[in-house]
Amino acid sequence: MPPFTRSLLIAAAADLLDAGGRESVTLREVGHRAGVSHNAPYKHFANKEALLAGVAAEELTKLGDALAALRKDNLPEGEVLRVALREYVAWALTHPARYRLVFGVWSTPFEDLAVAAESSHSTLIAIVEAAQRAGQLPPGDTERMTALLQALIHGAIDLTVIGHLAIGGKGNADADGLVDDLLRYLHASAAVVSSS
Amino acid sequence: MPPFTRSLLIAAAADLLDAGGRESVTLREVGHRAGVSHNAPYKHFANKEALLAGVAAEELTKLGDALAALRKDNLPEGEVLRVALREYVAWALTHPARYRLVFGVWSTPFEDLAVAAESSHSTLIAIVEAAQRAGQLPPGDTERMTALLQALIHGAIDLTVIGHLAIGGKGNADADGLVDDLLRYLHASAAVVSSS
DNA sequence: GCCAGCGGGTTGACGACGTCAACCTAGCAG
DNA sequence: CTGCTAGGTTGACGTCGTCAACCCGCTGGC
Repeated sequence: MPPFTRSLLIAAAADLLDAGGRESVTLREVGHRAGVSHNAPYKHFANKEALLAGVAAEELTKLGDALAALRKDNLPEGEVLRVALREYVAWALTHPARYRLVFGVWSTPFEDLAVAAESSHSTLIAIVEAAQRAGQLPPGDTERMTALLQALIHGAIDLTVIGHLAIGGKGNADADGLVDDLLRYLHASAAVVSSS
Repeated sequence: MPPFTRSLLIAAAADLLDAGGRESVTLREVGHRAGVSHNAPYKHFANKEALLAGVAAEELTKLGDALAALRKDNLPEGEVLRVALREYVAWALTHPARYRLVFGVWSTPFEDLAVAAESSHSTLIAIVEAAQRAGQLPPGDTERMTALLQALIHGAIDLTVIGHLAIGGKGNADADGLVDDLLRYLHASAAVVSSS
């Protein structure tokens, strides 16, 4: 497809986001970078927040697709989860501002964003279920287990981005290390805890 | 102390934060609510972000004090951790906007905020260490264990605030439930995993 | 072949906001 | 008494999101 203005606007917004965080995304500069006037964005998005939601939806879709692709990579079943979580972490730490946008607060629901979230979420659930079957995780309510993992991952990433977790610090906890810790504990308890 | 303007400004900012999130805190309205002019805040804070950092520091200090007070409450040693985590969660869900401010991104370091963070963090470490001694948690690197718990808690709270975790939903995962799940898994593996 | 409608673009305006500069004044130090 | 300073004021400026009005080129029905 030719460079539709809409995609140019989203790309420009993502660039500004990477360069200076959410605060430095201005509709006028987005328009300018896309080669249009300061009001052109309103022909494609209802307002600034809707543009940002568009960026978030695109990012989330890319992430979901990457996770889904992993499942076809014929890895050993027990390893898919670990690789997926590491991929997730790596993506987030590469584009912290985009990550924080995706997991930001929206004043109204945005349909495309909800769709992308639902899709990537169900992919994650499938991966967790496979890990449970492979004995990497304790059995039991898969949704609940997924939520546990998501919370841990999100927390580790967010704290790292904020600077409360020193990533790559020598003896310090970094996001990847925490993922490993959690998986180790859960793997150990897989043998002990009944589905309760 | 009499109502120093500085505290009035912080209180007004916190109110606006609760009412409409970070976006709806404006220096002009903060000044107005504190009964001063739209430029008076600049006599107490370098800029808007510094005012917000002041709010965050105060909130974090209150949280740290509450956690520290818990330790004197002669609870059974193994229970302090669970109660502390629940208190933490309850505080966050009562004032989501303040919570998101505290764990937000700052463009420059703010000394009072760093001090408050350091203090509450060391309180948490002490609580975790006690839980390890009481056998509620696996032994091993206490700082790492603290980071694991913090990440889980932060993630659970944040996802709840965003709306990705249905709090109080019937069969659904809520923040308190996730805390219990994690503690159960860790407790189980306390007997199995060596300090590795 | 014409014309209405419309998707997508423009310019210009407006009010709110963060911030800066200049000024004012009460209280204290010497 | 004098002068400094902490804390407050007013007024201005540039930037931002948003709205309104206008405009142009395409397309589909007649």
